[in-house]
Amino acid sequence: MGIGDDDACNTGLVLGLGLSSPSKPDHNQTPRKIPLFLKLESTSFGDEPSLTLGLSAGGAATHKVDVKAAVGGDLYRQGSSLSAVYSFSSGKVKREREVSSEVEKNNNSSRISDEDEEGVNGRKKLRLSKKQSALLEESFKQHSTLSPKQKQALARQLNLKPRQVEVWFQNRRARTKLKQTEVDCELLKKCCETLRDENRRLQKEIQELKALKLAQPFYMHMQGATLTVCPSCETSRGVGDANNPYSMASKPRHFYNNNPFSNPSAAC
DNA sequence: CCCACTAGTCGGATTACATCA
DNA sequence: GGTGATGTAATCCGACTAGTG
Repeated sequence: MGIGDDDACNTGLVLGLGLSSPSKPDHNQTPRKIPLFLKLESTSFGDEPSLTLGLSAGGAATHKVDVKAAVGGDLYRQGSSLSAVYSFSSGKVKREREVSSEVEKNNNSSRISDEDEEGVNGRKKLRLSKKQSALLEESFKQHSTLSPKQKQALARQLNLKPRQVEVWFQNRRARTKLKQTEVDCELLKKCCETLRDENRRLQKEIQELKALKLAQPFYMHMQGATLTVCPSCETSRGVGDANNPYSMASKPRHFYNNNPFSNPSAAC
């Protein structure tokens, strides 16, 4: 049958997200694009859609995000909560660490003061000063990746180790990407909403057309009858939902037969 | 030119610490 | 003061690239 089928509602939509960094580093690093895909699934008409977020290559993992639930949604935590999926790698990683009973916190002044402290006992949480953070942010705005020279210079300027600068930039990039993903997710949810509305509207239109067909079997089956689009509908076509790229038609078009009994204006 | 090796860097996942409500 | 949530520095790991012999 075609238009009435449930298949019409079964919208599998796959949107690719080019998550490559907008400001590509200017140094020799070759851009590496992580093939991320977001799959928009709506199993049946009226169902809550779901977004599937995953890696298209390698197939390592896919995260299914319940659109309804995840909106206020904390994808970051969501990822964390899925840690079980990845935990195969973390088990072996876990190292026994001697928790030093060493007491005094070094109140930020520690910075990198003592080079040898690191690596001996458990890691110490460094807290960057506001000034340091601001400078790093400023630098990040200029380029999201650093060349070795820039890294060295920045580290000197901030009185940090180059490795710390490097780590900061890595984490910063990760956060940026995460935020972008969240924004994209929001966008897709809106898109999904629009499509669902459109789907509802089209379903309704189908029902109306079916009803119309039942009501007027004679005209529809007249021998030699040709279908013509009502002029008023024809002119309105494409006018409506200009800003909705998913809209198939702005309003239902009416057809009438070329016979003296049907009046286009009456049909509309 | 091709191959193997190494060093450097990255992203992703995760851990662990600090801070705040 | 204890606790859970959150932010973030640090770590681990695998992948990739460039350089070198």
